[in-house]
Amino acid sequence: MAFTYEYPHPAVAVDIALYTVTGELQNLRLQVLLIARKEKPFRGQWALPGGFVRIHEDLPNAALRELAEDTGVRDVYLEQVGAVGTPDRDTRERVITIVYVGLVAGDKHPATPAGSATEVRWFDVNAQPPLAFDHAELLQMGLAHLRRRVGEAPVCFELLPEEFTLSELQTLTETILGTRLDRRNFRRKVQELGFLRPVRGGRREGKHRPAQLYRFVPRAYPKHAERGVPF
Amino acid sequence: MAFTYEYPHPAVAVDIALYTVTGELQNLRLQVLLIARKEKPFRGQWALPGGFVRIHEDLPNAALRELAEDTGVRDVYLEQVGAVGTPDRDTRERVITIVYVGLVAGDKHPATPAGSATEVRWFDVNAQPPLAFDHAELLQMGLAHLRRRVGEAPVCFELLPEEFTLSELQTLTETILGTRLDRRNFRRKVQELGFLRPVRGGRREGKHRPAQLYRFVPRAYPKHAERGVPF
DNA sequence: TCAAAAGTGTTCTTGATACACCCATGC
DNA sequence: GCATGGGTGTATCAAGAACACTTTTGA
Repeated sequence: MAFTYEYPHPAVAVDIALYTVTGELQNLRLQVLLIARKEKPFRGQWALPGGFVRIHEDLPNAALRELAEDTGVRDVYLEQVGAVGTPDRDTRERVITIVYVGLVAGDKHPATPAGSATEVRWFDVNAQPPLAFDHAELLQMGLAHLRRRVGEAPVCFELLPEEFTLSELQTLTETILGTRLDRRNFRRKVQELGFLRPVRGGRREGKHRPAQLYRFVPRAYPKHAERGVPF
Repeated sequence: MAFTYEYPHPAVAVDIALYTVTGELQNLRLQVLLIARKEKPFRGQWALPGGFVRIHEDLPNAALRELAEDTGVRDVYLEQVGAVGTPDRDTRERVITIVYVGLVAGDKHPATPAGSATEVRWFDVNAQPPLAFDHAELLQMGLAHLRRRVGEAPVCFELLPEEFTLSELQTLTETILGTRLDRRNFRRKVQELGFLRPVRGGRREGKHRPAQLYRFVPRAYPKHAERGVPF
């Protein structure tokens, strides 16, 4: 089957920079989900999951679908970062891509290769392999967007179990931002946001003093109504 | 001539929300440049200037070209706002559009209809006609982007003559933001930004007390290196 | 002398930062 | 009893918001 047009059309793709945080609590690492490409060009190279937008499909849905097809990861919250359309960024034909970014708990969303991927892996953002196309740039755009959002309101709903301690939330945030934060300031700020409710009697037992457990209460506070609560 | 693909391709367009400020100093109005459409669909209706991206053309260039073709306005600074691709937003075929926003002095950039426009006019943002497609939404996106940027650094290089008074800059900024600003706070803030240099001996004569004239000195100050100076 | 816009400082509040000690528990 | 992480309050600073009077000019 073929599709003809009176004038040439670019292809439109979505690419998804999906981030997670993994590792021991004392050694968390920010990682991004990459796929090994099954097809030319750049066959075998690592790239962002993504692919072409279907003709009757909304952009956000295309991003979700492509992510799911390539990696098996579904039901995630994505935000649009922007469009990139440098003419020669793809060697096959003109491809304009819309970049989306997301943040998930890797263990809640196990990744298995499919679609245009022969392999799927989480890579430390500081230790990326060479990437296909201009995906290194796209990834930087995504990371900048993510950090901006998490900096505004350091509440990462996706990444924690239902009940978590403030220290867990803090180290997580620090990992995403790539900076250390003052503990007291962090706790004050995050409590003022009003999204947390302490769990009565809930304490996390550890080798040492137990910590209070909290839950997210994603109420729509005026401050954040504008952009919604990030991730 | 026809162009054939193995799978269907959406069309990709750019739409430009170009704003200006006009009127008497005591009655400035924020306006947006609209065109009357020459072709179906929505023939005769008002719409944002814009059109399809050429196959070997970068997105920013497409935006500049389409703006120039439809309205005659060229050499403006545009920023990307984002991509919109709701499947049925265009009745002809699937069209994904990338929205750009800009801010110019209307009198430096006279607009004359051409290309896909039979007419070009500046409309008050508070008194828009019904718009074709989803352009009312696109326009809102553009306006929000513009206001965010001008709020960060209220320095509108484009809109003023080479020499201008602080009051002029302020009323201009107020018009764009749609709010009133405190005069003393405004003057302090804008002077701290470091982009202004007083003109020695330059005074604007009026019916009343003459005002000091300033010029923009768009030096790259660290605070604004990140996003550049807005407009 | 009056009308109209230009010009100017200080106070207050808020949010961000920096910083140090005691507490509860497991070992 | 000590090592480990949990928990807390205050002082400082910077940025933003609120606010009123004097100055200069033309009419």
